[in-house]
Amino acid sequence: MTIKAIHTQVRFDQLVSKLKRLGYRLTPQRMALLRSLAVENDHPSASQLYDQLRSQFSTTSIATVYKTLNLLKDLDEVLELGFSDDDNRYDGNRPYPHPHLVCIRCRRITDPVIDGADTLLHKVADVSGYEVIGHRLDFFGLCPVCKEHELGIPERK
Amino acid sequence: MTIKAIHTQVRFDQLVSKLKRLGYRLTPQRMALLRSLAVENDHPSASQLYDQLRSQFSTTSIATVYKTLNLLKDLDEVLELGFSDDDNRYDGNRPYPHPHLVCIRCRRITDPVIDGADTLLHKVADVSGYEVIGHRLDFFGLCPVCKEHELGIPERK
DNA sequence: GTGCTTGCAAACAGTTTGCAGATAG
DNA sequence: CTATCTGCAAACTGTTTGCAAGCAC
Repeated sequence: MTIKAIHTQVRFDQLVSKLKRLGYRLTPQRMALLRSLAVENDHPSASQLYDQLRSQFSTTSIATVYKTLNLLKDLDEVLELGFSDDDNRYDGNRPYPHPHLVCIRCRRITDPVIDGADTLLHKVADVSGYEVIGHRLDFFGLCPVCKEHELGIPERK
Repeated sequence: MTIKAIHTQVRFDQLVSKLKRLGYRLTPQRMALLRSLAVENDHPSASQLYDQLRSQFSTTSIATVYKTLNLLKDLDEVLELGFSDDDNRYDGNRPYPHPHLVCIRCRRITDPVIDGADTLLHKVADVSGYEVIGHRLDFFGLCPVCKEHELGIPERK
């Protein structure tokens, strides 16, 4: 079992316990969705989650996906990354504001390992007099794979 | 004439020259919209711009507003700030990525005067191997005025 | 006069909501 | 048993598009 698989299992268990503790019902659809969300390093869209769910429950609906995502959002267990010109994306692993890297070609979203965001945060609060409660730091560009493609190297799948 | 008013005039002239130079038609509706966009330190929504336009041209339509905004966006003369759960906002004065402060209570958007964003940008590029092309740095919180209100002064709806 | 622009209405896409029937606890 | 959850369809919202008429150049 890989480290990644262990992380997924731990996160899944966390989510299940929290819902159980708060008295929410653990329907099969919810369990499956929690499992998809617990997969590490992924930032799926609602419709990607819907597709995954539908492979197990052929009659499920996108409304169920959204209702569960909104529940988890309210419980601070999922971070929603809204995009006005694209599907929103969901992070079930780090449900607190943090920087994201968005590839404008393949739309993959990753979490860069950087510090310095908090420094900037405090600087903004100091300078502006705002009480800063949240933030959204997105960097757009070409991921290493797509950068190669743009240079003329043929696409690999 | 205030410094602010001078800035607005200069920016308005810039926009008009660019459209003229590129052969776009300077209709009265466009001129009025350019004037609204050139107002400094403002981040209006399409419908706010529409309201302003309608006070001069009672039969104008929101489609005209969007068409002109998209034209200016393509010419890199307007920065669009998309919000998945709210109207998009437009910055006609600094049409390049820069940090924003968003008040979650009154929805006012301002430009904080900070440095350090570029440092973070280069750090992200170095660490990730991405070719970073753009960014979006938003800080959410309570502006000084709304912070006071939250401290006990009753909210008005 | 030419063809870009406007203004209206309809289309569009992602998300949310209402409700009747199903089901977890 | 019963309150919550599901699944369907309709509603909703901000933005875009198609097209006929208007008007800048």
